[in-house]
Amino acid sequence: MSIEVCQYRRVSKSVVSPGAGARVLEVLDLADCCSPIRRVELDADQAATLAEAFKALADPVRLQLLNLIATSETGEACACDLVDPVGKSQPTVSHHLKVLREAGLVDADKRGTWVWYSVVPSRLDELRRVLGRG
Amino acid sequence: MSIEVCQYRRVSKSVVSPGAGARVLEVLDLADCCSPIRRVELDADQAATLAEAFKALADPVRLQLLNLIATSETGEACACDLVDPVGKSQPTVSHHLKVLREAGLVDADKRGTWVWYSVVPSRLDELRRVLGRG
DNA sequence: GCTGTTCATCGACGTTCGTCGATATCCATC
DNA sequence: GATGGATATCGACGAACGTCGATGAACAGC
Repeated sequence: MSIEVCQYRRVSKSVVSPGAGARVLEVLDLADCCSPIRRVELDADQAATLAEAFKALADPVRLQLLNLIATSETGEACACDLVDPVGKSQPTVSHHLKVLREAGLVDADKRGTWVWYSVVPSRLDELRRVLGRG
Repeated sequence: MSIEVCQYRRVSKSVVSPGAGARVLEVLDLADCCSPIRRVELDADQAATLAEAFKALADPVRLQLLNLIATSETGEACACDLVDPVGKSQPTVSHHLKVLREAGLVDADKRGTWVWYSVVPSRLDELRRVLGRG
């Protein structure tokens, strides 16, 4: 009996480079869901979707990337400035940034040659709410 | 320059069955740490420890277990009542409960033949704080 | 002490994941 | 349109993870 349970579904789109050659990524949609896990029943499907979201946070490199982007002066960071600080190869960093994008935790904006990443505060807030007491 | 960064270290102990045959588990200690990831710099070691914590949440079965325990009438649940709802074998459930214990997310209390699990609210609150704006 | 029950551990298997070198794609500039 | 730089994708490899059957350890009741 959980009146507030709703569907955790994949519907949102994350569009990188709105101009020509736009890439579209499916991201997890937790909007108007995110019932606090401590208060509302959770079925297997919802648990699977939520687990995917937390999986994006379950890697030290991704946490560092998220931190670097969030704590940057302007609120966004060029991908080119993210490779050295985490001490991984460029393909590895690119891979992790993609995971973060698919999880809806960051947005990517391509400007000319460079890609600028910014965090999506609402997504982090949603995950916080899931961990809350409701 | 982050004055509030502190050590994420392994020191806390989780004691199951305080009586004879007590088992001791090392758990991640995030106490007086947990600087908000969006505000304070994060080094590689801290990121690794935090990632371990989120890894515990990054599995659907563990999320269901956490949910079942947290939403139970009394705030605790017998392990024997957790196997059927998640649809996994008893060894698998036992494994996941151990992961949750090592992450400090649940406590285990052995009473006679049965083991009763309860959530550790403060641990979930700490993780919420890490995701917060500070 | 034997039996049945509950829970944890072990060993093995298949899958997923993080990583990197090589390569492809996109773009600005000359 | 050729060149060089920035980023994404591909393919492969090893490590970590989820799962389960079999087994072990702890305990209650007869």
